Amino acid sequence: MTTKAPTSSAVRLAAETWESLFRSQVAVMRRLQSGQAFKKLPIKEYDVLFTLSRCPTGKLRLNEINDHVLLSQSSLSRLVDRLEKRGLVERSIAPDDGRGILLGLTAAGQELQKEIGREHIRDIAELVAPALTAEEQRELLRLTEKLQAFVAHKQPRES
Amino acid sequence: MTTKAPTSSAVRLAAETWESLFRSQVAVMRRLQSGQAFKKLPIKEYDVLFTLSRCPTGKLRLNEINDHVLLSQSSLSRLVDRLEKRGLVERSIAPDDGRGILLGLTAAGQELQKEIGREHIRDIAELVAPALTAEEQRELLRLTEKLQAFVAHKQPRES
DNA sequence: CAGTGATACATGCAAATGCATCTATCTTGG
DNA sequence: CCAAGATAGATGCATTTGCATGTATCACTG
Repeated sequence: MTTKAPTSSAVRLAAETWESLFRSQVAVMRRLQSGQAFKKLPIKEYDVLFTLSRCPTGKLRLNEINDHVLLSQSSLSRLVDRLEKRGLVERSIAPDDGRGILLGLTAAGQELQKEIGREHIRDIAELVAPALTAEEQRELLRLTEKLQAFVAHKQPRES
Repeated sequence: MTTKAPTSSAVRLAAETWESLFRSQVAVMRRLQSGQAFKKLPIKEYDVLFTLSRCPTGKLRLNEINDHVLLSQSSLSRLVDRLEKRGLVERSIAPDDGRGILLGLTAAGQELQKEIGREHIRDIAELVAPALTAEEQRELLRLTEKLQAFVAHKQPRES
């Protein structure tokens, strides 16, 4: 056994922290997704284009994308169908795994991502930058990265 | 004019901060909603019960609940339909405004909220407490509260 | 290297969601 | 007090989502 029994106050602190993180995300997301930029493309679909644009190789496996997004596997599959039908992404078979699908942006997809991205980043800055000092933002960035790293590496549950 | 032109690095910092906050929320939420507790009730529906349980008066207006949740007004209306059909909440007309609906938990709703809540808070603690020190959690709590407060009070956009 | 189970993605179908719109109530200006 | 506009919530309908399952490929075992 390596786990310690958590005290009641530790449990409460964790719960309050998560609650606040969650509500702040809801509040910010609500504003962002009502932005003018997302009349052209829903924010979830944009997020896939964005994720692809960040990737050095330009292509990602569907299951990798799925880790970044709060969608079921089947929903992502169909979301990609829509993007493909609009000519924004292309599917190709993963060279090292015949079951896998690599997704890449088309030229039109890159174009639209950049276009929406410019508006989106402006909205983000307008919302976040005046709310916290630069120092506070750096700390928030650090803490959320640390949290994310822990959650990503933790076993899904052994009970 | 009271707004300053943001520097490019300030914009980038804000964007990275938001990105990290968002992804960490996705990672944690993904784990939480796969928890055993949410076989009984989807997490979004639980969230409404939880929100009602936290309220001192025990009743909230639908539009107040809507601010806490990332759902359209119509989706919340139907989510409440489902909760009502299961006998977990009760609608009543707001005494001070004939258009408004007050929502309150039934006994069964309180019961189920507590039951799920017990499991849920354990999952949260298991995920968040070991990821960050108590000090870090307090700081994350403070920063997300500050962000949320700013976003809530900011005008929806004047451009 | 055949057989068994796991993994990656797609698809049928029922349920949930959002947009547009509707009704009812409230608020305000004359 | 009435008319015009605003606001709260409900509802029709098309789209999106998730669950269960299907198909194809991979990994492992003997």
